[in-house]
Amino acid sequence: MFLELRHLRSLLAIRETGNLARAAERLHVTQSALSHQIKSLENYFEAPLFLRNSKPLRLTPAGEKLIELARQVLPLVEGAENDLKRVARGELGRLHIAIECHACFEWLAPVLNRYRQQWPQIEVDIRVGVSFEALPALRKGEVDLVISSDPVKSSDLQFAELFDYEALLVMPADHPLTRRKRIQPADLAGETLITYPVNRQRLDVFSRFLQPAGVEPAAVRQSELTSVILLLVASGRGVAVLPDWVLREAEQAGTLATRPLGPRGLKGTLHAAVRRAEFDTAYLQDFIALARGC
Amino acid sequence: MFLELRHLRSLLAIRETGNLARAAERLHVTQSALSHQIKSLENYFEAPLFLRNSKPLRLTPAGEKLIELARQVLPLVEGAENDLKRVARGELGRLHIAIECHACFEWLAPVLNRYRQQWPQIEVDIRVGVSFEALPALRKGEVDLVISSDPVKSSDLQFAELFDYEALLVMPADHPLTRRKRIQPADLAGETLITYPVNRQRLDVFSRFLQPAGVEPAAVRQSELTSVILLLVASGRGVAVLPDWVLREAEQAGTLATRPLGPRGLKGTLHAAVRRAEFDTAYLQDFIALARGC
DNA sequence: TGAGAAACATGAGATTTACTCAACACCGTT
DNA sequence: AACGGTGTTGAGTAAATCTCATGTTTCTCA
Repeated sequence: MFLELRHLRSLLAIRETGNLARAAERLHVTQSALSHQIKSLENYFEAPLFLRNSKPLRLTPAGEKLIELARQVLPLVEGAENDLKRVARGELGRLHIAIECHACFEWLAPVLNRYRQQWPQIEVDIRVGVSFEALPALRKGEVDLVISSDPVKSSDLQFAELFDYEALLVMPADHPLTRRKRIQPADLAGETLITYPVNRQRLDVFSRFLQPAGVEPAAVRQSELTSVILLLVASGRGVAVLPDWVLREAEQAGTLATRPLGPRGLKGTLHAAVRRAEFDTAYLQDFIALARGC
Repeated sequence: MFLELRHLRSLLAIRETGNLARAAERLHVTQSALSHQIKSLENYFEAPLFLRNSKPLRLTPAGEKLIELARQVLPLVEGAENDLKRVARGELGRLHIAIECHACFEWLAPVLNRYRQQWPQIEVDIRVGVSFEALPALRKGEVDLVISSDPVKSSDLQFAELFDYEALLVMPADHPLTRRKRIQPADLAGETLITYPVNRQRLDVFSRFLQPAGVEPAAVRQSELTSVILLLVASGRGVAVLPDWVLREAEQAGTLATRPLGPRGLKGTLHAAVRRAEFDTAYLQDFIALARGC
């Protein structure tokens, strides 16, 4: 392993100009440098690469082999270099997003549709975080952006606020609790609560509302899909607690009613986490801007 | 254009071992060297290639692009290097033969058939020299070996003797001239002479036999193919002068007779000319040996 | 055929590049 | 808090690759 791209570039220039002097000029080196270079190659391979007694300079079979290699390899290298420059300028990249909350998918999907139009060269993907820890995955480079509602201090990660949300109780429009302006934990003691199928710790309604008050709902039912949860609620099978962005359209239809939870509402702020080194990248910033504008 | 194969080899080693220290060991350099190398790459491309806070070391999209390049390029390079080593050892090569005399084809064809079995990796080809000068073509690398009957001194070409031959008059077995033991120029004055369609200067029968004696045959007829010439002679359309190797089999059939020309016979020696630098190559020497043994 | 031009080769010295060494910083363990 | 493992950094050194000056070869044209 001695051959370097420099050699291939020289060889190709010599081949194309048909003489050392012109090739040297093109490569911005002296003719002597090229001569030495070729000699060292011939030395290494123990075979002449050019027929010296011929004008224009002609290749031996060994030389032809190297030219062939150069013709295959150099365009690939140039292509890759261009790609890399574009990566550096943020025109090319990967945006694998991890979401930990199922409901986020509801606002993320339309945002990504618009995003894809603006950044067709960015490879976009979503991973719903059930089986893996989002922040470690971000550190390891498995994903490039994490949607999270609790930012943490970290030297290598950076969080950006997206928007505030409020978790609301959703129930049929004719449900008895619609008479209350605000819901108290005890109000849910007699209800069937429909949730996403994840650990209770990760559901605000338990960790921040029911558990502090020591209240347990009459029953808990689970469903993966937001639309199914809404359907179950609408048909009177139970109540659910969902973020407001999910409910805006559903409420307008008139079949469902929503109420805030607790005296000040169950509020939070969504954040996007990215690796600090990449924070300023154009295509990441643009995703964040789009997510905020929603 | 800054990237070198060295970088790709390093990157691949790092990727495969998952850490700088082990990669350095594999490449027989210090870990520090690798660190510097990567840093200079990241500097050049203005983009990080690795995520530092991860074990095993993980690539950024930019790094992935380079690894992809390495995976494409390095095998090609290695393949070419192997080929070149084989070219140097003479296991791989090209043998384009130029022949100036049509009749040479008769002995060359069977020689090449055997040769191809011994050297399947050598690309063999024959060019009958009508429209080009054989020795300049050899110097320029258009052909690799020239069959010639008159060796010349040259600093860059080397001639090797193959075998002696004698040009003989060939005629029908019942031709009046068969009564002569040897043929004199004047004997051909009344005959139709059948030759290959080339300049008279290049036909021994003219340049070395008839012209010195100032004799012109009654008629001259031309044919490309040795077998056609023999057919014409056998059917009494004329006589021909051909090298002995062509006539050995034909004579045995009994329909043709041959006689030497002039007091000492029209003799010569065939030579193989190659570029001096390649003279010692195994596959060329073996061709010469095969040609002699014929 | 021989003088001159053009083109490649060569050797020595300079420059640049890449490497090693040694000290340091960081992280995760124990 | 100390330690092992790992990557980073800066300075100094070694090696490679260049340039410059000159030599050699080849080709051209009178």
